[in-house]
Amino acid sequence: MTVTQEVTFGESLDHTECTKSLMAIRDALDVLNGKWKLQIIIAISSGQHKFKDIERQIPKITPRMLSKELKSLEENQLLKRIVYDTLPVTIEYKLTPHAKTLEKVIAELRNWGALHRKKILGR
Amino acid sequence: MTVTQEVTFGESLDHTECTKSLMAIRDALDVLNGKWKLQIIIAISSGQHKFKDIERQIPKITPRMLSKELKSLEENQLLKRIVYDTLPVTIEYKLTPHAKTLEKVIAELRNWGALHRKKILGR
DNA sequence: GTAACCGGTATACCAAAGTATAGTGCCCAA
DNA sequence: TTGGGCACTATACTTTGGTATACCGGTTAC
Repeated sequence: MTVTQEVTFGESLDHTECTKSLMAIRDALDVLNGKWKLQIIIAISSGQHKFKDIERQIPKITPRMLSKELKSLEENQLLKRIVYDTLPVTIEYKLTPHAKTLEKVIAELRNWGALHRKKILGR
Repeated sequence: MTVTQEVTFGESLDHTECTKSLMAIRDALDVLNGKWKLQIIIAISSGQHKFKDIERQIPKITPRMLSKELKSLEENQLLKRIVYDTLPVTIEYKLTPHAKTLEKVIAELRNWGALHRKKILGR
C-alpha cells in the first residue's frame, strides 16, 4: 500500500530554533554571495596573491569590485591582507584557515548544483 | 619545525573543470538566494500549503514577493503548485522530493554559518 | 623626464532585487 | 446585496549590486 508521504524539511524545529538556523544559513549564503567572491577565492587559492594578478586572472572584473570584495572577504576573515615592508611595498592576499573550513560547504553546493543541473536540463 | 602551509582550496582543478564547478556552485546558490526563499520552503515544510497561510506565517512578506518566489521555486522543481477542482478551487504548494535533496546542503550551510558567527563575534 | 606598473579610489551611471499600495475576479455567508 | 476571504496581479517606487571610466600617488625602467 502506497501513501503519499509529506515532504518535510529536517526535524521540525520550534520557533526560536528555526530562527537561529535561518540566521546561520543566511550568514553562510551572504558570505559567498556576490558575482565575484567565489572566483576571487579560487584565484587566490590557485596561487594569485597580488591585486593585479588576481585582477588579471578574473576576466571582466573591475578594480573597484575586486577591491570591494577583497574587503568583504577580509571582514569575514576568509583572507588576510599582508603588507610587506619592501620598496615599493608589496601586498599579498592570503586565504586564512577559516576559509579552509568552507570546503565542505562548497563541496556540497557543487554536488547539489550538478545534480540540480541534470534534473532541470532533463538528465 | 613549523612552516607556513599554503591554504589552497580543494585539489587544484584545470580550467574547464574549475569553470564547471563554479557553474554548479552558482546554480546552487542562485536557487537558494533571495530574501524569502528559505522561509517559504520552511513554511511549506512546516505544514502551510496555501498561499494565504504561507503569507501569514512569514512576517512582512508581500503577496508580490511570495508569488514571485513561489514561481521561481516551482521552476526549479522544488515545489509543485497543485490545483484542486473544488468550488472554489483550492490551490496547494507542496515540496517535491527534489527539495528533499537540498537537506544536506542546507545542513552544511547552517553548520558553517553557526561556526562563522562564533568566529566573527569572537567565540 | 616620461612612460609604465602597482595598488588601489572617485564619480557617475545602470540594472536587478525588493517594497508599498492598490486593485482584480471569483466565491460564499449573512 | 454587500462585505469578506482567497489567490493573486499591476504600477510605481526605493534600495542594493554591479559597471564604466577616469584618476591618484608612489616606484622603477628607459
